[in-house]
Amino acid sequence: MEYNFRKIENNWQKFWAENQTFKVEVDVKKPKYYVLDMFPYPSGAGLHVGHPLGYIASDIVARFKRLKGFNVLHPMGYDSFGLPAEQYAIQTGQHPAITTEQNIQTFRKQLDKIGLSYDWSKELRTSEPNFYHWTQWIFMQLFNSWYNIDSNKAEPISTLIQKLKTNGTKQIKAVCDEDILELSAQEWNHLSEDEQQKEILKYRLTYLKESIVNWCPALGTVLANDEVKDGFSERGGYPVEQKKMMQWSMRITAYAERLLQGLETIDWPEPIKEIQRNWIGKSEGAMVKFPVSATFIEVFTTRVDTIYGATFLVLAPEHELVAKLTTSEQKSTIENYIRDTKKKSELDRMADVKTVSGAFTGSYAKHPLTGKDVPIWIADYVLAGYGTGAVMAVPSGDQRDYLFAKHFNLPIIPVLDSQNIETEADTRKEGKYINSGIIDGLAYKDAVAKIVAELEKQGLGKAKINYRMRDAIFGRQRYWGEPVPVYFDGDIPKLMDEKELPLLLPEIDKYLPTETGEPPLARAKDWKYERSTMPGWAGSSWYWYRYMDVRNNQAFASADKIEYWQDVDLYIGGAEHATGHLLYSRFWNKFLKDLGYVVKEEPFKKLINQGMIQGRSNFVYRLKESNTFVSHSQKNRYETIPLHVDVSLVENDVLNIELFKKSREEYHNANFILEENSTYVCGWEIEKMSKSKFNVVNPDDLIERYGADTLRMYEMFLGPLEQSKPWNTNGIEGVYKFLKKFWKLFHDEQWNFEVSDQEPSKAEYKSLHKIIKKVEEDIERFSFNTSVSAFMICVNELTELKCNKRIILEKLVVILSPYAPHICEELWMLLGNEKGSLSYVSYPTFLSQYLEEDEFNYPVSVNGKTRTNLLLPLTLEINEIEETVLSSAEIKKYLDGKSPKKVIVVKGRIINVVV
RNA sequence: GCUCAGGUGGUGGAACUGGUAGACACGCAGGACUUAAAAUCCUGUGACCCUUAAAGUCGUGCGGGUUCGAUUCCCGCCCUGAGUACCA
Repeated sequence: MEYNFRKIENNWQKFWAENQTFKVEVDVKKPKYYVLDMFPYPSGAGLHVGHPLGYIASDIVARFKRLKGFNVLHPMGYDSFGLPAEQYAIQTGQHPAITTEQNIQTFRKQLDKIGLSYDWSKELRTSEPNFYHWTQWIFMQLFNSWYNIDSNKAEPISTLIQKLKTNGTKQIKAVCDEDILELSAQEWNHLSEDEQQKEILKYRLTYLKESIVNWCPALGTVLANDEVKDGFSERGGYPVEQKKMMQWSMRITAYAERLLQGLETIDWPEPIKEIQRNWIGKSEGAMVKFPVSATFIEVFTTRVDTIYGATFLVLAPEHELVAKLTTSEQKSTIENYIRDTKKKSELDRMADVKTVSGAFTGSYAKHPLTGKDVPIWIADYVLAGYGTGAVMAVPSGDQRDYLFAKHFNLPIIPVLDSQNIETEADTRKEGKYINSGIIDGLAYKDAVAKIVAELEKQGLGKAKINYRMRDAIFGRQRYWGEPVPVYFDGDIPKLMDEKELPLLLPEIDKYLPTETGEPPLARAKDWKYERSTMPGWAGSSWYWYRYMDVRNNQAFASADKIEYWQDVDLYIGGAEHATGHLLYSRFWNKFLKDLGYVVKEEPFKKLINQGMIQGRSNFVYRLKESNTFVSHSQKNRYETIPLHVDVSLVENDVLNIELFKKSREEYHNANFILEENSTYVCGWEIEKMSKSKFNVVNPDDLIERYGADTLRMYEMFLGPLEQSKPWNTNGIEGVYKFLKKFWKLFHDEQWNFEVSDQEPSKAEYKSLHKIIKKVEEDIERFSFNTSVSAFMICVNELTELKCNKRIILEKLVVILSPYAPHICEELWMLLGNEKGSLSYVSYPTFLSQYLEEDEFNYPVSVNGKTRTNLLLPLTLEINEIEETVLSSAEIKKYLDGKSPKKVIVVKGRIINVVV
């Protein structure tokens, strides 16, 4: 049989599905390996050629690890709650569950054609009750926990209540709201039940609080910080405004330090770690209190050493003390300024960084160390949301303060003898302090310590670590999400009974918010629970555990399964989840670890971000006001208009003129100005893949034409996995030819399968062992593209040798099978092996003897380093050298001051000298 | 502005710890087979010099440095992409 990929691939895909070849169970005799893809949101558009990139890579690793004797968990599911299905429901009235189900069907069909080795018995969907049952359950655990700073972990809320009862708040160190009451045990015990509950709410890891949120009126919901980009919603691009609302939040800030430290222990791409570090935004500094009349203005600073240079204070316009501090003379100035600031949108404010603006309140604070009067200003460069919303301005040491001082003519005091502040602030920490009271003459480190000690002594400040990260908002005013398992007793939120989970999403008649602006759940009949639902990231923050034990009704996964599978060894997905999913998942994982439900501190040991696949659009050039099209190289001679042309009408940038004419009525009678070789060459450009640009390449079409094995190998061949690159189908023929060649090598003229039982020659063994070694090394470092090249070289070599030895094919099929599983299974069967056994044979080890005889592998020592295949430019007489190993001393000796030329050293011998 | 990633033929990309740069593939040119096409196979293909061959010269964004030797290491600059942005 000729290489009939259609027949081969259909048969094997059917076989794998019917026999559940890739179903996996706990097997303590084997080491485990967990390969996971970020599960997709099933959108209606279906897959384009960029989506399977990561799936193919993870599938290669999964298949490879199976061959290496690992028990491999490689599942797939759907993140099926989300906005698009709900927007569609609002427009059409179709229930989101139906839309979602249809989309999943399409998705699955497309995935199946690629021949991925998923264990589909473990498929999950976040929108299914038996899944969100456990999302709700985890929510309850968070609600029932508090973060104890002393033990540095989350603990059940009962331990907090015990402490309150016996000692009051005195010995409690918790990450909690700022407005907790300081109570003795006696005072606590005298509080009413409601008052106690209100107080406890301030400690819970998921809590209800009035807070400033990102409100998106167009979507009718609040958004998390990572869902807002430049003041607009990430999905849809609608404007977002700040609004005060009662909202569910997750106390992720309790884990800030652990989330930061954990990054050091995991094998993730450096850019992702960097994004998370920035997002967490740790800065070490000090809190300083500036007394003003009866109260204090508290500021956070990272440069407490420059405190003697603080010549004024600046508050954010929204700061709560502004009204109180404004004197009657300054009242109108301040009010005008606040009004102007409010008018400016987020975007204006960001664009307008250069303009210095601000207003004087008329009040003065006392400098905590000198006691001098310090004027208090307000300005919009100070943000209400960071630190305390107030800064001590040190114009000599901070550029923004410097500009502000220059603009409003405020004093600038240098604090270090090395400072140069002629034209700008000097932020360096070198030199000795001047004009600085108790730290005059000291250097940076000592100065910081001394200032902090002094401030602490006076009760006017202390060292403090500040994080930029905020608690995560956990409510959405939407329908298509997990219901929050909470009801209200008066205004006290209470958990429903765990035994009654899951709390099912109720049916409603319309998916819009109510006329009074209530969330859609307010439309549900007899709904006595919380009306907002959980955000999109709830289900995805723990789903990898559910795959371990997807049908468990007693727990999110059983303890022994978690004990066996532990964590994800390899996680592949896009970099766009850096501050969302990947951070929340780490947070929930740490929480579950604290409560003893899971065993690992970090959920994803190794992470790989596959690059984005961009589109490659093709263009034709139409002569102005005519129906004539000019080929690419000729277009500059004429006045032309570039038009997008469907990439399916173009091959290797050459337009198929016949198809083009047929593609549209208006092109029927088109004329063409061609290249010299009578072809029409199209122009091209890299753009986002989209329907309107006619550049979407569908994997189904490619599979139909070349087969899944070719698609798989070609996607890998395209370039390094992590690199973003434009899709270009031009090279796919090369991979297709490779597979045909491979097939042909082991078939005779009449396409009968034919192998020789002779012992392979040395050259044949060498070829084989080179590829075994190469592929193994490449997969370990995720360099799939070079492996594909190596396969091509191998088959070229074997073709040259006319090698159709059984022994070679047996090994080759195993090595190639992770990349091109269908063709390999077929050949494996033709070799007389049991059908389907290929997935579980063991990976061949390469025999080093055949490689060591490689002429290029003889080591030569130069400059103390061992080299192979040396090329040394030296002036030498051939007969002067007989050594097989050259030392640097010998080289120097032979050099003898003469100008160097080339000597080629192979096998440790000088084989060629260029004088 | 800051941080990170990257810059190699006509194209995608190789070169793993410094050791014959351009593997492999596409494209292109020429050839074989064929009535023809497809398919397949063979040869050539960084640039310059040159009638040809041999040889030579230049070549990994630009300028310098270390080294016997640099795409790789160091310093400075330019460009592209990503992230982030008044974070005190």
